[in-house]
Amino acid sequence: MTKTPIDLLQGTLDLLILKTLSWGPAHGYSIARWIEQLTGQVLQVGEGSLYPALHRLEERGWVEAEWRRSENNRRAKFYRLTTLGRSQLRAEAVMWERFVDAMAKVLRASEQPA
Amino acid sequence: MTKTPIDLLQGTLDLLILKTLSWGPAHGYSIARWIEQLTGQVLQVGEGSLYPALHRLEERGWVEAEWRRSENNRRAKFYRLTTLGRSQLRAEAVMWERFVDAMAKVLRASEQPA
DNA sequence: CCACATACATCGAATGTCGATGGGAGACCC
DNA sequence: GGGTCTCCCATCGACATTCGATGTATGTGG
Repeated sequence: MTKTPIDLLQGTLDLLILKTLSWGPAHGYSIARWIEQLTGQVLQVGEGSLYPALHRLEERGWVEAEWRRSENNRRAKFYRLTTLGRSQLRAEAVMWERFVDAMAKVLRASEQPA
Repeated sequence: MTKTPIDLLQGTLDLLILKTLSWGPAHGYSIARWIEQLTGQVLQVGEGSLYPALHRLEERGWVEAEWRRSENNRRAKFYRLTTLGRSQLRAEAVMWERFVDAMAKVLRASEQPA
């Protein structure tokens, strides 16, 4: 039994990609596969979201791209985290944690505030 | 020292509102205050987000509205969770948990998948 | 009577995701 | 050598939602 996938929340894809790239350079297709595999298909990355996101990150200087050959000998654009991208990753990870904490405070509250 | 606020992630406002209303009926203004207070101002609910969201929830039958007088004797629209809204709250809470779990799997992974 | 907090509402801009669609190129089989 | 499969890139329009600015009204307290 496979669990049904969940739509991405706007803004979280950048963080996912940056984190994935922190393990080393990768091309778009494999980034999407990794995320899906790691989450047991709970998160799915459509190509219509992936490539715009990649271009966005490149434009902002958080990743750099280079054409190479994939493991399967196909032409692929490999993305690599820049120094700027690394600090962006840290920043976004912190923001995500803070957001999750804040949500938890509301969701776990049993009574309304005074 | 107050921590800087964080922008809401698209789609989470509905859940926050539904949860807040599960404590009992409330008007828009107080919903926003409660969320901000509970999260220590980390989450802030702008009026330009709040009222469209409230109307959205009403249109979908998840909440019902009624004009009353507020604690300060001002006219205010009190919102109340419907039965449908209550199951929607449960559904969205589950989805949120699943999403957070999935994110954590990626963010806490130390190596790339096989 | 004036200032302030409460309380509602709408608008336009900006952003980002999704599904559909299209193409090209290596691998593999017959 | 032809067909098909998977890989890999890309773009488009539709759609939903948040945000900042702006506007109105009405009690309350100084």
